[in-house]
Amino acid sequence: MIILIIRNDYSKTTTLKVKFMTNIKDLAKMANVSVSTVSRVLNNHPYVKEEKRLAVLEAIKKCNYQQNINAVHLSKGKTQLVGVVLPFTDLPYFGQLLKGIANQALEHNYKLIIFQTNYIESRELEALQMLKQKQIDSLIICSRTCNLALIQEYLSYGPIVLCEKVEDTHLAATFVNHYQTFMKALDYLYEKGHRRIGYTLGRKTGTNSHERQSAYADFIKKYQLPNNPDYIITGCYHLEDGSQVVQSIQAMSEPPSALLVTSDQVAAGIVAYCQNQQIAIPDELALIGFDNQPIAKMLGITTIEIPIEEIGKNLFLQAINEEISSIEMEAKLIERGTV
Amino acid sequence: MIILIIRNDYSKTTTLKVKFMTNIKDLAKMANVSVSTVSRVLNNHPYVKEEKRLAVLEAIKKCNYQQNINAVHLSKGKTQLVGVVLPFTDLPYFGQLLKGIANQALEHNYKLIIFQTNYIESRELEALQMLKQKQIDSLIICSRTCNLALIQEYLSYGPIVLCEKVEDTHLAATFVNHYQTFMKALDYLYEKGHRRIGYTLGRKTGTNSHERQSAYADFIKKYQLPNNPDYIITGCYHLEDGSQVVQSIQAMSEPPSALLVTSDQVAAGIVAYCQNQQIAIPDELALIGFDNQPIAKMLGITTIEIPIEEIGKNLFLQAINEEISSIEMEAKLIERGTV
DNA sequence: GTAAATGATGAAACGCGTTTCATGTCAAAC
DNA sequence: GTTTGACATGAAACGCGTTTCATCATTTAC
Repeated sequence: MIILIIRNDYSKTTTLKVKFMTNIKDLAKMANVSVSTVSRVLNNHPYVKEEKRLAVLEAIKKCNYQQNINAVHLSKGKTQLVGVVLPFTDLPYFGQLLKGIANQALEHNYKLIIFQTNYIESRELEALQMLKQKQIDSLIICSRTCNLALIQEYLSYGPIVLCEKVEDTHLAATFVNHYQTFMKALDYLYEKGHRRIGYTLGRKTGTNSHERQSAYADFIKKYQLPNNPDYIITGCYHLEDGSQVVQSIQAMSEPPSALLVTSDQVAAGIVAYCQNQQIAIPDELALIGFDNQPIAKMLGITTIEIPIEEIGKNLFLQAINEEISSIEMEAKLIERGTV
Repeated sequence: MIILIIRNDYSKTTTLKVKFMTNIKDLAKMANVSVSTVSRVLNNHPYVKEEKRLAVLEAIKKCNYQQNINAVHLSKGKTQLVGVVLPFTDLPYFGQLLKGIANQALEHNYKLIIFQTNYIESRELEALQMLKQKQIDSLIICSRTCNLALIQEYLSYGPIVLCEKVEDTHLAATFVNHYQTFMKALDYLYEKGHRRIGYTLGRKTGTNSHERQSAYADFIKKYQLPNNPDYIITGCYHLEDGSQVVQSIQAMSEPPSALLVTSDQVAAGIVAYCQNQQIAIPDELALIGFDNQPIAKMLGITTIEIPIEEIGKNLFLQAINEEISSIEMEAKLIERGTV
């Protein structure tokens, strides 16, 4: 790493900053109108005579006027800023979700503030705090750690949107019914003859994980399958985690014959590692991934398609909407070669 | 998609918002001190008697006071907000870069505003505009479309940091010397016996691409290799683009025997497609990827490691630093099985 | 031809902290 | 005993737009 310090001239700049930035008061004087009129021009209010409007516009151009947006924010009590809480920015799932959100934000002239939490609760708190402080108009929580009751306390400060199924609350949400989806996938594996089925999760906690766990519990009860706690493998987020998963099931006396993997990234990691280890897929190990990411298509992984970008879009729209709604999105099984 | 409108009660909330939010004036009255003193307490200024400090703190607690951060911003002329311009949030490269930036932002108590540009110039303009409007204190441009001269015009409004080699300017930057890196990789392929070497790029324009192109030009001149424009394949960003790449070189009468692929994602796509098509790697086609992403490790792709997170870290630090510096990061060839 | 609606415009209040400046107190210094 | 510096505190200015309200000028309506 070569560091080259070219110069240090912001100090000068700082001094220069003291120079007068023109404000609407100056403009008013220049255009010979009141500040109200200048404000009207800036906000395209209709009640301004063309003559004066032009005078103001000229003044604006003449002195290269730039609205101090912070004053606008203070005055309006709005910032056109939406907060997005998400644990990691480098997981494809969240990257895509963010993309969906960002595209809508752009369209509606909002900007996003990112809170990368790493699932640390205090960072979520910070985001809620910013809502209370009016730095953001609303908040999208893509995945949460703190508890719902706490979130509800902040609801009076602005819309909060979640990405999970919430019941009996005043929270907006867009989500996938993970219970149902998981059950469908499990049934599919059962039909295909699998009786020893395991699954991987990101974290153990979180609504989505709980739903999946309860689907699994109901599933093994339904078919009277043995409950093997080893079959639940947590902490699986990345491609690299795939090899761990395989190693851990290889160590079992009765390894699962099929795995429901809640991330295509991890599923891909598993596929790659199995290829390496000469483990035949699907014969020795069947797989269903999640998200239908490009990598799943590329590797021919059977997966559950989640309309991630669409979810992101909805999340954003809910964030700027007064109406509190709950949107359930469909997930779809994409049959490919790993089952 | 099932949409369920639970309720529409923000209207009420909006009315409620009219209720008095306590401000420092109220606090001052309650604590029987001046607003200055309240402000001092809030900002941990030392010159406040313990007695009054406690009185203020009590008032704060009593009425659940929350600072209006927009007023603070207006007053201070700073927002503790750094803008991040990047073309896509769903490419792993930018996801990792963002992660590096975000981690530092957190540590230094800054928040990030994301500008996803899709390489549309007007969106970069917006970011620059926000710097001018003081909505952000500084700006990190991870990849740019607009020209340098324009950026320089905005330099007086706050630090702007780039992620590319810039010469003779007052811009801070952290970058990889892509000319040198590319040349090293080309030389490596040459040593391994390759004479027909192609390469893929994201976009054709951009400093990094230009540097690579000029390295390539110098390379073929140095070894007197034929210049085949078909060997330059652009528009390669995603995993899925890998198959296209292979198809296009298959269509050539004299296909390259080696490819320098400026993204591990694309390299992975190529590897997968080749496996599918029974094209032997590296015998029929050698590959060097870029970034050393997990997927490259997983698939055993020879690649050039770029310290992306580290770059992100530096970018952020430069963004909040007065000093204008230029940091060149090292890239490193990681030999694996695709050459 | 007059009443009512619509168009235009400015003064002033409002949103809310921060910071400077003037003033005052008290203890240490000489 | 007086000077000096550190500690404390409040008034007022400052940062800067938006919005309400009162007022006046025109039109339109009947």
